[in-house]
Amino acid sequence: MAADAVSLSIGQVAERTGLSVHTLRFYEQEGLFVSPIRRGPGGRRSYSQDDVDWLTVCIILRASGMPLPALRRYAELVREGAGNEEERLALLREHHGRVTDQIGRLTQCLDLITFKVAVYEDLLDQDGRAAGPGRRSPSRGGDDPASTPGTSV
Amino acid sequence: MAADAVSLSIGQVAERTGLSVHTLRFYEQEGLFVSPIRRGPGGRRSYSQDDVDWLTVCIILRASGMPLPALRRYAELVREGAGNEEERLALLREHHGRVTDQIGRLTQCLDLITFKVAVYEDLLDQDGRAAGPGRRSPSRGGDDPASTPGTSV
DNA sequence: CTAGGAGCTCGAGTCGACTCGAGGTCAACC
DNA sequence: GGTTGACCTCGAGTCGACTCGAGCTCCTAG
Repeated sequence: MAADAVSLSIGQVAERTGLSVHTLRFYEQEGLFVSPIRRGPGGRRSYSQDDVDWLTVCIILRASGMPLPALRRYAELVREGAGNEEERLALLREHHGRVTDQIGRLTQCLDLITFKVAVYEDLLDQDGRAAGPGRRSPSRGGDDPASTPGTSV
Repeated sequence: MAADAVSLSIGQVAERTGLSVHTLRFYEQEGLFVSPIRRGPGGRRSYSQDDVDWLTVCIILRASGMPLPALRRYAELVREGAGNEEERLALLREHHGRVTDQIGRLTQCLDLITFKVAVYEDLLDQDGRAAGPGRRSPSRGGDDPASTPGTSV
């Protein structure tokens, strides 16, 4: 309704997406855009608001680890128009699964890290309390005190 | 208490860590181990249980995105022995922050993906209900129906 | 009229983290 | 005594995703 056919230069798009102009050209050549980027006088790229919106989606998908080939495929499907929604859905669902898994994995890792941080905090806490500034507890074998918790990993 | 000084070959370690023998040698040369790997007859590597435990930690830190240089630094600190616990803690805390951020970011991304999946599910659901197997809704401009939700991102 | 700034193309370079291959040693088995 | 099979070293190759640079075209301002 509003926004009368904005036309942005590559520099402006770079500025508002946070991508570099290099990356924008690179993405174009990788076929990540749904519609070909129009060219203004002198062959300069001229982006529409739709292009920027699409880029925003791309950025989010990339940030969640979707590889460029998948992104390209998704762009292709959208470009082809209606009729392939199942495939788009499948692609998105697969990515959804991956991201969910990744969050799960990271959360598990975080547990270990949190545990180790706690161990070191305790250790330093005791140290600071028992003796002045100095070192202590040679431990058994030069290993780190915050080794794996009893519960497996 | 138990486990009388196990000594594992590189192949065995590869098997139980899931890393390749190539990667194990590579990690060693990158200085990721706390103590130098001992060599058996014929110059063959012989890993202790401690080495494997340490590797397990490394794998988790790597899986959560810690770069090799940071891992090397951590190994160095542990190798140096007691006295640098503050630095180890700082390193772990920093990584903890990164992982937390990453999980946050992924969770946000997941929201968009979930939204898009829902849009396509609805769309296909309606389609299947309204017409038989066939295509519909040319939408405005060849764009995808699941564009960004009203709420920013 | 020239200097600066934004764009353009095309090809090459970088970075992190592996991954592979060639060529060699050694012990065990048939 | 020949053939596996697991191991060794060292250097090179790969992959994904940018990132950079050289050399060029425009346009605008001083």
